[in-house]
Amino acid sequence: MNNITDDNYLKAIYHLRYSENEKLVSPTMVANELLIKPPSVLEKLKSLSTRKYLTYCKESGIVLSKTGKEIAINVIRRHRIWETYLHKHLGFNWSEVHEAAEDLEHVRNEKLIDKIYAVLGNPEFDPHGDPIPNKQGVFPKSERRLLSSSITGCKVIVVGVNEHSDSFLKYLSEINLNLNDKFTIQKIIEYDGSVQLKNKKNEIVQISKLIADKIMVRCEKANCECN
Amino acid sequence: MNNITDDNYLKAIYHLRYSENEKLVSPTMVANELLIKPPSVLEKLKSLSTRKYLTYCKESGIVLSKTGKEIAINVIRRHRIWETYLHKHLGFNWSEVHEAAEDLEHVRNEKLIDKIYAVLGNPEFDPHGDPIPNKQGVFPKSERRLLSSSITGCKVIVVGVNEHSDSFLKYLSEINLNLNDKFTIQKIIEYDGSVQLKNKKNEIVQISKLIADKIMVRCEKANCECN
DNA sequence: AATAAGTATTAGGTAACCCTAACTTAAAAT
DNA sequence: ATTTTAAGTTAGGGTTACCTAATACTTATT
Repeated sequence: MNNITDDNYLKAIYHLRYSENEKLVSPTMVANELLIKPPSVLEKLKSLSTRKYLTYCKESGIVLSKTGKEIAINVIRRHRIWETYLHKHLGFNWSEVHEAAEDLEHVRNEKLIDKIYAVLGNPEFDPHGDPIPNKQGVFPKSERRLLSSSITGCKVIVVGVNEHSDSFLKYLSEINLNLNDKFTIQKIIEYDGSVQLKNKKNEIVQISKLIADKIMVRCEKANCECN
Repeated sequence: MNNITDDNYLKAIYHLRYSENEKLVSPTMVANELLIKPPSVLEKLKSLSTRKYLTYCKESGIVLSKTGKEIAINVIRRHRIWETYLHKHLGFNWSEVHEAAEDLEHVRNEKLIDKIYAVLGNPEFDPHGDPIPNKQGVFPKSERRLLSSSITGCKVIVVGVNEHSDSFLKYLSEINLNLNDKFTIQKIIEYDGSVQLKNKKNEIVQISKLIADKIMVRCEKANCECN
């Protein structure tokens, strides 16, 4: 609970670098992520770099050190374990889970997180389909890719989302697209990149590219060309 | 999670006033409770009093307002609910529970606390035997009194402790005195106020007054003179 | 009553985090 | 090439939460 601010900076930097896949993470990007102003970030970077959690120069941007990465992964780990716990054991739904986890992730009691992780049976993915690193900080492997990179005929299973906003998650519920649902790709519309899916009841669902870019799937067909 | 410091001040003041039963709560007492120095307390008191959480003057000391009391009770409530949950649902023992709850009590997610409170079946007492206020902030009634105020022949049930330090709780475990255990008072030694108890296996346990002053019991005998 | 001891209070300082304003550079657009 | 726009940076400010040192009171103690 002590270094909530450090936690949040390192988490934001990790997120930009490894989830958003930015090659170069700049102070302004971190500022936007944390809803603060660049000078505040600059100042904090000095402190984090003297403590060897990262390095920063204009050319390479912000680069997390081994320790910095470990701390960030631990925060993410706690966050996702709590999300899973809230969902599976306390009846929270997909979209309610994030807010509470945002606080709980800062509780550093190791026995507590170990315990709920064990109670859950060491899960590999959280309710949003995001991978949960194990205690050693290793993320589970998976062949997840964007729904938008599908080809006609793929049989996909929804394994995650890349946006966690309320409105987005609610929209998915509305069109009846949920985690672990299976779909067959009916058609990819070249013109705008939107995707037609067929669900188990043979109903057709059409999804814009914007949405398809935020949904992670795994293809069930062996040796499918989509991979 | 926002006002952790406010929480801790209000909790400390509440604790001194209503658990330690101090008639007058002074800045120095609060400083000692929070392991900080008096000037820091003075400063914070100004802020808390302009926000109408308390009043302070030398004559009456620090007095919580209605709102101040409500906040404090809510912190205590969250703390004790978490302690109970950690104990009952996550296998933490008596002495491990406090530390984690110290952080968890600051998570203000109402749905979360309501949920675990419900899962526990709206318990009235935490694993240390301390009363848990209900959602309206009302504490359950109970006829708890100090073990040291027993008289020979009382049949008491251990319902709580007034100290929560590791060493104290460990000592209780060592002499095999646990929450909800039943004892008969064998003898009160006038000279030093120590107490001889007989447990269910007819074993005698002797306890110094110092310890007996920190153990809360309820007498099972109807109309016992001890009350 | 005088001294010692403890409490209350003020003054002034530090560190963490945040800000705006202004300046510098670099990148993009005309 | 020059202007505009955007990003990086420095300077300086505000707030919160802590501190020490010094002063002003009280309350015990002798």
